[in-house]
Amino acid sequence: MRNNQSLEDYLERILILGKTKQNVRSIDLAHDMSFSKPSISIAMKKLEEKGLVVVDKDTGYLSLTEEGYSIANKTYEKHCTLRDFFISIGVDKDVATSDACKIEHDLSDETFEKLRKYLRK
Amino acid sequence: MRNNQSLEDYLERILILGKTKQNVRSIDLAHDMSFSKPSISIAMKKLEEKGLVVVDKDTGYLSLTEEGYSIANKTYEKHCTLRDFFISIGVDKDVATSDACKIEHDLSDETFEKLRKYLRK
DNA sequence: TACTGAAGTTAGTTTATACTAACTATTTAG
DNA sequence: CTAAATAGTTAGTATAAACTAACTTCAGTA
Repeated sequence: MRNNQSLEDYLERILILGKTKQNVRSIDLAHDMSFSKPSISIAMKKLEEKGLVVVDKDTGYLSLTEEGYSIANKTYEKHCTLRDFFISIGVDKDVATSDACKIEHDLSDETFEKLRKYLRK
Repeated sequence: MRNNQSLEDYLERILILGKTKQNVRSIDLAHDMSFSKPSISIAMKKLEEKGLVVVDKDTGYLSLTEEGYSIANKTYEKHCTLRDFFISIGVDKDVATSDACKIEHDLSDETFEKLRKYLRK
């Protein structure tokens, strides 16, 4: 399939959950993303290996490293930009959000920046 | 991964190759898509099972069924619409094409139609 | 103290897509 | 007519990303 799409999703969800929850655990991600506990467990290992996430040994709390945050935030910004653009041209809010969720991973930085500038006008 | 993304790609490439070549064979697809012969062979089997492609027994020539054509054409139109939109907001032509290639599979019909209408203005 | 429930891990499975190596079959060239 | 090249298939492998079943660990409570 596609390049690290799912890993970006995990990072993005950690970021978003962190906006409303004090601490984010694997089980919170599992509930939020409707994935099984083992899927999250294995994904967190991969993300730790890549230096994108830290899992606290004692508490199990997840946190993003600087690089992990950077990826999560960029993905989230792409998501918001796409969603807002779709809504602005008349797409239903739920459809716009769902499309943005899928497309955010494939939008290059260049196209993202051009789209952002375009929307400012 | 993602939903039938690769099968859509095969259909689209058969359609596009057919625009410039009289006949399209598996080996042509392999060269065009930079995939191995077995990958194409297996994909064509799947597409035949799904009733989207017909492989001529004698010649090996590939053709799209009505349904296969419909999917290929819709994907191609999404591709062109996205590419043209990206180019119109200042994205480099190659980047626009590459982004469109990836995103075309995830764009819902609703968003596609709204984007098309928007571009007509 | 012993039971229960919650969180997380391990082992093994599944599906989708790709690959290489090696085969067959057909066509073409000398 | 044989030898080589081309097209396609078969068998087996790899990777990514999900799953279930069953385990461990630990905390709280009756």
